[in-house]
Amino acid sequence: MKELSGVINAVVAEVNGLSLSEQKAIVEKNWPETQKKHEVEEKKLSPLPNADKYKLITTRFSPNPDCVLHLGSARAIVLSHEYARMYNGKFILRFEDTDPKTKKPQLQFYDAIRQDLKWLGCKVDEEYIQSDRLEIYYEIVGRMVGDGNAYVCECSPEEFRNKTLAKDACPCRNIPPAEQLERWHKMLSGGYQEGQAVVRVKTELDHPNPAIRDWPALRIIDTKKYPHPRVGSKYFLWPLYNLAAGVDDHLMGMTHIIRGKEHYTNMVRQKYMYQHLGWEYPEAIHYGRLKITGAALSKSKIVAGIKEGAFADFDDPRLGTFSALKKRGITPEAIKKMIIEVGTKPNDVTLSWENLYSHNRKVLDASSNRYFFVAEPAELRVVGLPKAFQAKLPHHPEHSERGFREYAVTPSGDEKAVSLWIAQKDAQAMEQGQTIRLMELFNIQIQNKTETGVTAAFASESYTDVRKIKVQLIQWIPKGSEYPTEVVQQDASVTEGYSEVACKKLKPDDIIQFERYGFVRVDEVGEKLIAYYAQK
RNA sequence: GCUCCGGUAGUAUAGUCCGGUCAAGUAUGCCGGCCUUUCGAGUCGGCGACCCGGGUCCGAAUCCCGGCCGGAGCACCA
Repeated sequence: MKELSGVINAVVAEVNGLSLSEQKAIVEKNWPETQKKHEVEEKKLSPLPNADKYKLITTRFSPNPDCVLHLGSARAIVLSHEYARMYNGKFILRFEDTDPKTKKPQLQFYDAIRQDLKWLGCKVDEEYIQSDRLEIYYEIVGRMVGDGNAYVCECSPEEFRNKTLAKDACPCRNIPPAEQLERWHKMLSGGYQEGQAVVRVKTELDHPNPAIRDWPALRIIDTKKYPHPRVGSKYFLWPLYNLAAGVDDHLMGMTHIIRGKEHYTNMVRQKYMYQHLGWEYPEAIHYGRLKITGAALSKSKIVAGIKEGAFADFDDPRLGTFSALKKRGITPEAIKKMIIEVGTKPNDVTLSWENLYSHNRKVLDASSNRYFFVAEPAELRVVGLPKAFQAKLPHHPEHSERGFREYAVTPSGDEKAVSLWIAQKDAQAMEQGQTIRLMELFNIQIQNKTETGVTAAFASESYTDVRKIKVQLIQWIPKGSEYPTEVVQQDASVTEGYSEVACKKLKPDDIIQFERYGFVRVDEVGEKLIAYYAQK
């Protein structure tokens, strides 16, 4: 056994001694058949139930425009959109803005939601707004009332509740359709005030779940008092969720409904309506809630926090809104991959940021150019430079074709000295006598450390000299060519520092990596560079 | 309380329908080696899980029963 492990270790050491490309070349030459397997298999969505039953797979995302979108909605959006694409189907955006009173929509959010979807890369094939479709719901209700499948109920909520809890019909239920139609016309013409009547869809009265029994489909809202942001006071009869969503899902040809499990009983309710109307209910998938550790994801908390001033705006980095994630440099690709990985299970999931970051890092590591940034700058004075140096810093360690930036480091004075900025954190970690390498420049030996900075002596130029002894490599910025920079952290605090002058050429929305610091998204390039911290 | 769901490593997921190939796969995380002018990436190795108790069976993560834990719904909200 010992002999064997000795041999194994020797072989492993030998292979590890080769560069990656050498290793690849050997494998390709000797065992070409193994290469295919190395392609990382992307996690895919499981097939949709009964997909072959439908000729055009149609899904939808149907938000209430009463807030911006956030990570909590990501499951509905990404899954619905991805499935539509996977089957060459259709993805519909439907605004469910039928509550002008308690979940009042706001005009600004219709467009904010469209923007969020666009950013996510979820292309909408068709868009509908329910507040434009009220007449359609009235027509369906009229049909159901006439058929005796729905009725106008004048009972108070309490009265009705007592009856159904006992599995009894309320007094309105058995009134013949002709008379019900009269009530319905009275309702349509404004003969009832808010709260005086409601339309109910008939179900089995003895359904085991009392919440299903004769559910309400349409109610009256005093829109003089509570005008709708889009249609004002034009309508006073507003459909409830199950009427509006149920009717639209059929009329819009929905084949697969993907929504949170809080809607499970709504499916049961709507199936009664579908039966009354002779429609076939689509396939429904109910997934669980998605949380992310530490982020405020509930609409009410987001809205309240902004109102109270706890958060600056909807894109405050502490929030889980898409606009905040965007501002922080989280890519839509990372979000999509994460959601696809999580899939459609009905379990609640609590994602950790690490999970999102790892997906994001894969995207960012390849795309982001590298720059130097020193947080909370300290001065480093190096004496005894034998000559002037020209540092050539690659924009990306694996992509030399992206070019370089160059900085001159020229000694001056009797001491042949030069002053540089380094990060406070690095300065503090230094000890007298220690050798440090300034990346792509030269090696120094620390002489003296004070409150205000560090003095060091030029040691040598060659990197290979110090590589073996694994000295600390740090980033630096020539004094006099610094670019004042603020990095907004994830908790909205601000870190001051200097980035290199090359950063002046960056543009807003560029995502870069500050070496040994982390990925940041460029927000403003002006007198100062303002960047948002994304992740390590 | 009532009506539904669900419980696989720190997190997420595969496997559960149709019991054996699962002493449980993958990703991420953590630890270590190698590589690398970033504390990044890459690469190699390691750590770590079937909620509990019964039953059926030659055999259970998978089927049955009971318990425990978690979630959702019980609005004239969506």
